Amino acid sequence: MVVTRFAPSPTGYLHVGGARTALFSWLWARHTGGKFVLRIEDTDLKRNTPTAMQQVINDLRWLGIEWDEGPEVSEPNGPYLQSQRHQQGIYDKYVNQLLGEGKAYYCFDTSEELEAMREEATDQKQNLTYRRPEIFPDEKDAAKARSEGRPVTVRFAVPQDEDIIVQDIVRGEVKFAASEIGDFIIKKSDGFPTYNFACVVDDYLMKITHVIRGQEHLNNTPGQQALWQALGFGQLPQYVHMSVTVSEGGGKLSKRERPKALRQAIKTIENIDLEKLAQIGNINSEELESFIKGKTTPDMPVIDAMAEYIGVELPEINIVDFLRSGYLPETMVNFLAFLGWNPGDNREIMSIDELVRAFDLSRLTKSNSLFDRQKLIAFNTEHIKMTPREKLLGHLKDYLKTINSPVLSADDEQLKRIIILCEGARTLADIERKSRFLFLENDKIVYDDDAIKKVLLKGDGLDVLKNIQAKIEKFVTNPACRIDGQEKVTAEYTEKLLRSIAEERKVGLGKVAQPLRVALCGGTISISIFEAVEMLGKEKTLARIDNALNVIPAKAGIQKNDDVMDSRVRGNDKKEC
RNA sequence: GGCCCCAUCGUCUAGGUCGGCCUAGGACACCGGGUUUUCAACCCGGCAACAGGGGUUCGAAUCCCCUUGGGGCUACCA
Repeated sequence: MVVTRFAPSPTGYLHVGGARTALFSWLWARHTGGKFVLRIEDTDLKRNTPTAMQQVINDLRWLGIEWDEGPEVSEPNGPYLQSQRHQQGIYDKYVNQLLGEGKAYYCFDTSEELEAMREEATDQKQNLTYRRPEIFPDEKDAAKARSEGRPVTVRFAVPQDEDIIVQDIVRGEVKFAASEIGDFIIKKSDGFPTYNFACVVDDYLMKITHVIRGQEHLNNTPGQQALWQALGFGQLPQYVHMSVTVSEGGGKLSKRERPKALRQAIKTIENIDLEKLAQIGNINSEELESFIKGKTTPDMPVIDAMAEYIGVELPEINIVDFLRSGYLPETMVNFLAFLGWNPGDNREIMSIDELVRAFDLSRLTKSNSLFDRQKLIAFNTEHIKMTPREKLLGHLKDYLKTINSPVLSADDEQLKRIIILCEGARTLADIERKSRFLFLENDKIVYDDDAIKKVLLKGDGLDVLKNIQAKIEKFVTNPACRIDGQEKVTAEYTEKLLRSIAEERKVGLGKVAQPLRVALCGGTISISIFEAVEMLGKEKTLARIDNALNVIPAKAGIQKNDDVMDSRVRGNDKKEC
């Protein structure tokens, strides 16, 4: 049976690269009817944060990647946290085995000494391959070193008799000269195993059949393979080294891109209030300065807070970033799957079930792929289109909650109506943006300067608005002015009204609809303006028109010419009714 | 620097294992045009690639070598 695993180091949120690794492993397990294991590689005390594991777990679940074995699920070969496994002595057992068999040895070098060796090797245009001692130090030597306060580590003596050939499913045979692979540390001076060791032991104990990971691990593989054999673990797992995902700027897509983008943004802003910025990020000014100089990087929440404050959009890298930007989990899964894989026919937009059915390791791509955000948006547009309305409603509610939108006050019926009106939306953020004005208080409407200039001030937008206002007021007070005897200002009525005004004025509907749109929502982008009037109701509609009429010309310093306008509008009223 | 991986339209890729079916297919982006109350969406049309050089062969995108370019790794990180 196929057993795959995802083994993240919990250093922060799940990012795109990690999610793709997890997805490919998961898809292969599901495709073959095998098992998918989640293992947490928290052997580096300095880097792991206590909340990170939960974040990774949440993000995997949002994507719909469920594990058969691992934290919070089922632990037949547990525990699944390497820190806990270490405490149980699992790794030491194997380290001692190697030590006893003379396949590993103690080392007492300080990091300064190591650094010096490395420099020497570089001078000779070589990589550091640790010089193995003729006679391995024994327990007594180790005890002595410890008492002297020297660091004690254990290195694996990599067999030097023959080259190591890695059989890789995507790359075929990859040959490494044994002499290139130096003896590497398997047990750190703090007693913890290194990644290269813990990974081998756990893959064996957890019966992993397919090690699917990024190409950045290819160079670790010969060492791990040698270790596997030295430990007598038998049949090697299948290795699958996926191509790397690169970002638009070139280079591996990295979570460092967000702080980098923020740093650049801060530098471009003139007269920026650094004190205030530090305060927003809840860090001191030295920390901020150090960050701007590129020396240090604060935590993600600090980055996010500062970015929001200066109003800069950071590139999405973490899976939660995509949730916040209004992408569907199905979109992410589909898109991530196509980063280094394709089904071989011309299909691109695929459901998760279709992906599971079609996925095959033999179709992994060798070359690196670029994370193309434009294509992601196109995928999202398609997925929004094909997602059943009920399900989309659920996704929309999740989204509204995560961004804490005013649209949260809408009921399901209203949300469904909005979804229908937003057909063709590219993201859930589009839907929110086009409808949030419906749920804001009248005085919370923010008028967009460009929209005001272009739509209301440039032509006779204000005049049109007065025209509309007068009609709706008549409608409210005089039943005779209603079209087809309707009592409510419905979408149908509004449409008829606006069309009649456009016809009268001999202009396109746009010249009439746009001024009203700006008055009601503050900008030029919204759901259908006819529907907006109905959903808003006549009081709010009239109040907002009134507000626009009063506030905007004053704000723009424009002289109002009420008398002329009013008489003209009133004079025409009867006829128009 | 050393080691390793990769190389088809701007981007993701199909084709490469079985060399002729490829005057290289699809998608995104882009450029025209249409539809339209805004933004989208939608419809029609278009542009666009086998990195370069050597081989092997009747024949190469496909096999081999070199060059160039891109990427990864080079830790008591994972």
